[in-house]
Amino acid sequence: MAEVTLKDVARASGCSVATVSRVLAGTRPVGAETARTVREAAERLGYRPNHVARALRRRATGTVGLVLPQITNPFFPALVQELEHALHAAGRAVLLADCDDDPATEAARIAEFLDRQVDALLLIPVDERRSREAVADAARRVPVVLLDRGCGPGVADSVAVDNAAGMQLVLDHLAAAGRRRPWFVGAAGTTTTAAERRAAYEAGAAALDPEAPGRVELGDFSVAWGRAAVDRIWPSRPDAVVCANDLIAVGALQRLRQLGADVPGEVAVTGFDDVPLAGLADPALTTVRQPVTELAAEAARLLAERSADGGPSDGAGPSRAIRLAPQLLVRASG
Amino acid sequence: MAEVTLKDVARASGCSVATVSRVLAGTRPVGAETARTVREAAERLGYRPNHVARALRRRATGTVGLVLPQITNPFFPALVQELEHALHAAGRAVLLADCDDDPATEAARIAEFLDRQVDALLLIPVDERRSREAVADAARRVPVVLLDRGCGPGVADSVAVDNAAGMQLVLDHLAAAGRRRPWFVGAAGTTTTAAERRAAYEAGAAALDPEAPGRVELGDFSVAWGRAAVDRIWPSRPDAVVCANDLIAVGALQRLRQLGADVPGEVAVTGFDDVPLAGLADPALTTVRQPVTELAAEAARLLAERSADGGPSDGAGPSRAIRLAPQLLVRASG
DNA sequence: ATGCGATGGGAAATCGTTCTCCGATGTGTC
DNA sequence: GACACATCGGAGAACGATTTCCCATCGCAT
Repeated sequence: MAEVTLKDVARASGCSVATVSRVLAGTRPVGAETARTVREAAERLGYRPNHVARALRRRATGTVGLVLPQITNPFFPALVQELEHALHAAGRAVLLADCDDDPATEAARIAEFLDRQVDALLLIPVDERRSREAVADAARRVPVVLLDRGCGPGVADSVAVDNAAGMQLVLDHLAAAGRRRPWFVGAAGTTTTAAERRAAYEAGAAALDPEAPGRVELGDFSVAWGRAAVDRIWPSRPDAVVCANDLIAVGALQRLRQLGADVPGEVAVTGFDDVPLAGLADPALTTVRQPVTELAAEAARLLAERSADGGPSDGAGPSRAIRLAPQLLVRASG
Repeated sequence: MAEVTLKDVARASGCSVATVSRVLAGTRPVGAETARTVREAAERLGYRPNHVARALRRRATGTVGLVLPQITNPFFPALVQELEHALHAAGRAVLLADCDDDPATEAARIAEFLDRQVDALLLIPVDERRSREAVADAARRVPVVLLDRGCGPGVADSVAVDNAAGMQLVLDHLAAAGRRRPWFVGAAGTTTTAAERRAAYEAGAAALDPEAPGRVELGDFSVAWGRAAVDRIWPSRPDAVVCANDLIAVGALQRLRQLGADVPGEVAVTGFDDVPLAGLADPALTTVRQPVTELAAEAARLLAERSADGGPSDGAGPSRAIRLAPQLLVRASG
């Protein structure tokens, strides 16, 4: 019942630990007869390799650290699920850290994971600027892949949705629907998602109305802000409220209904991300779907490549920034 | 830049690895002067202890496996967040596994975590019966704490909300509001949450109407089922729809609105769990809040106790089942 | 017969800590 | 002054795997 070790299997099968290791790991050919004996003994004793000892010797834990801003952000659970599956399929276990949207905590958790000898890190940086130093440090030690949000150019490999393209999809759709007085409700933070979506709006909205790029309100990525923003912009009667993410859009939708506005007749509301909540809102939210599965798959692939290249960014080529195409989901809200 | 080890620090500070280990781990008193020198050298070289080697020697990884049915279930992210924080505060890292609501996958992930030498397991079992064997096996090897859902009596320590008390809160509230024709929309699965909530409804509903305990529809814990269930029960015009969780309730709410029902005037709708979605529904959902923070804290506490007692359930006393008091949140839906 | 390469197997070093012995040096007491 | 005793430090054995040497054996060609 205690721990069965290689030594036990060796004793039971009458050969050396070296041989047993070779048979079980298949690292070198071993005589057929011996192999059979060893495998039998291992089976009979219920031998299970000790990953800790293996990690110490191989200098690889088979473990990846996943550090994210806040698991309660409804966009993340689906991403975490896909990542967990993709990494598990690659034989790696996932250490999870939630850093409460705080860059200092984030830096601490990254450092802890490095101390725990993770083979690689998957990061969703809290902030583009304030996360950079910790991320860059980490990238010097192990392969790092940034997800969903960036962290300045060249710091590490990254995978994200093409936010600009997504926003353009929204604007094109609104234009085709004849909307001409959009407002943008975004986030003031310095995450790349906030910045990119806002920049794309400002760049693309002029096609609808020369003055549209100026009609921008910035708060944070929350339902509460969506509600509050509506109170500020509704007096100027927009015919579309373009939100930087679904949470904001849901808040906007709620407040507009309270104010008796007709959505989508009078005003369209759009979101971004396609969180589960979006399809449940009333009216269901027109939004931009992020390719979550592909995001996770690409991240896992990048990680595998970097790991194969033998460690940190120094060995392999320059860092790559992968952008995946978003998809517009037209629903009832606009 | 490579790895600084105890040996390096020993060399640099002119003493033995044993002494360095003692100074840094504080495991035995060491002369003040020596200690200073060692600490200085460690600092100067940027020494970081290798957790893998430590784990091998100490036979403890400082790691806890968290296995849950589906992270995308909206009740779990908040729980995961609290658990992660509580465990981190106790100096333990969290290995995460999502098992796609499949008992076989669950068993496999548990086994993998044991191979990885986790010190303990935190499990939200997929199913009361079909998870039992794997859970019981695991509990024989390391401390196990079951969360939110149970797995049969005596299998392992468990922490959950008092589902019966929660359901009774709902029924009392409905009774006080004069509702007399409730229907229950629950889940047919064999999770303890499904079973306990349903049993509590059947036990308590008779106080509202002798025939109420029979008015029960069972499906699964999903929005879609909530919608479908309304189509089946609306013809008999209940004045309250008691749902086994918030997802069902949100679906019910949606469908009732589509059918032109007046909520809460004509019919009340209640949920269970208080997921973020509940407060965002329209009308906002009356529901039972689970004490998520306390749940996580208790789980962490149990784990710490069991671990202190030195290993699996055999050493310490019988398994404990902790039930926390729920709280009724009366909102607009009933 | 000798040499040579291939093949299968074992002994032992190694990974970086922790921890158990042991020995050496005081310190206090009778 | 001697003996018990605490205190501090070092040497070295674990922990459980992997991996590098090295040796023995065998087949085969010279």
